[in-house]
Amino acid sequence: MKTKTKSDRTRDAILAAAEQLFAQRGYERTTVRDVAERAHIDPALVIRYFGSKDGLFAQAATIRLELPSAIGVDPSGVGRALIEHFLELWDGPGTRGLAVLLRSAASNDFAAAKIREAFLAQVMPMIAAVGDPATAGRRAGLVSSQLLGLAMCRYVLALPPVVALSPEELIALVGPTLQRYAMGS
Amino acid sequence: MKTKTKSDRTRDAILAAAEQLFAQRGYERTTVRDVAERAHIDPALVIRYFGSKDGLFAQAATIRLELPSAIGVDPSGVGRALIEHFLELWDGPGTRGLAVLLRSAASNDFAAAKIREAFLAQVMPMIAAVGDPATAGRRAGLVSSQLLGLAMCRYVLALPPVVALSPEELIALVGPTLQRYAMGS
DNA sequence: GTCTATAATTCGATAGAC
DNA sequence: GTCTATCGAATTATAGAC
Repeated sequence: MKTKTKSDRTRDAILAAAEQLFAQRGYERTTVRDVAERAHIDPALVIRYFGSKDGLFAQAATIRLELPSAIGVDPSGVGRALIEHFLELWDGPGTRGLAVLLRSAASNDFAAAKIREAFLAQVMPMIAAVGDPATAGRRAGLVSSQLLGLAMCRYVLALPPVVALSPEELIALVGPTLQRYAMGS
Repeated sequence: MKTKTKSDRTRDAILAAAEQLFAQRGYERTTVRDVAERAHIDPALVIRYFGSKDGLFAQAATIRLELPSAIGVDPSGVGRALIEHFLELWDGPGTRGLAVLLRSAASNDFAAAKIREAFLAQVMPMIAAVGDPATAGRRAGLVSSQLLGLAMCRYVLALPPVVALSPEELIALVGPTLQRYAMGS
């Protein structure tokens, strides 16, 4: 069944507008009225469909890192695979989930918890597969620090020299760092 | 002259309270009323002394990276020097300026600009001193991405495995990364 | 210098007509 | 299913008494 009711379309429009605004301004500076205006509907509908602003944020802030399967990863290429995957996820169109969270994590406990959960739950298994599982936590933490720092500088702060780097340059520069972190020095 | 007028003491109390709250909750979630309450004075005084909430933030968000002089830096130890300096600045008491900015940068243009300015103006010269000045921009950008990512994970998100790392471990693990970035691969 | 009182907005959320 | 109208709370900022 591909029948989309009018209700579904309205709901999708609200969600799309919310993702854009949350990713652009963060949680606090995005108002229900802003979302409604961008979705070309009434503010009351936002509450009707999602219950509250928090409920809307919870739906918009789903994060899918979509890490490649940990099974059969080539240990010697894990660093390159990580940076390539994240650049595709970020520079490419589509998922804005991580931007939504990163913009709000500093002042929203829910967003911060989501990031913690996403990285520890999704990066950890992959890291554990290429080394001693006992040290996977610290290795995943270091990988996360470099990836999140890159995301902050490139997409949130827009640090000019970091924005200027091409994907190929980033793979060559940051890949070895992630490789070292992932393998444990 | 060390004479502190009552006005000076009130102003200092407001500023201290503001630094704590901005560093803890970020710009949006800190209200003038909260600051006044913590400083044990009236909300109107905050406006009287700093003109506006924005004016107060501008004063509280001064960032002093206090990087060691670029003159005479040992190129082989620049990575270690960088991470040691930042850990001291963060883990130690005192300056909370970077936390203030990091908490607000994602949703406050002023804070984001301050971080860009601070890192490019203060990290760049030091990096330029240990390599080709023509590539100092990209090298400083990479250094900033790792340092800011570490700060985000350790102090803002409180990612458990990153918080658990001791200063000595961080120096051993992140130092080589900064060294490689600083020297240009 | 400090506070009381309040203006002027803006926000999230609700009730109910259509 | 959508909108009009509005409530109640919270915010920044100001005016003026003490």
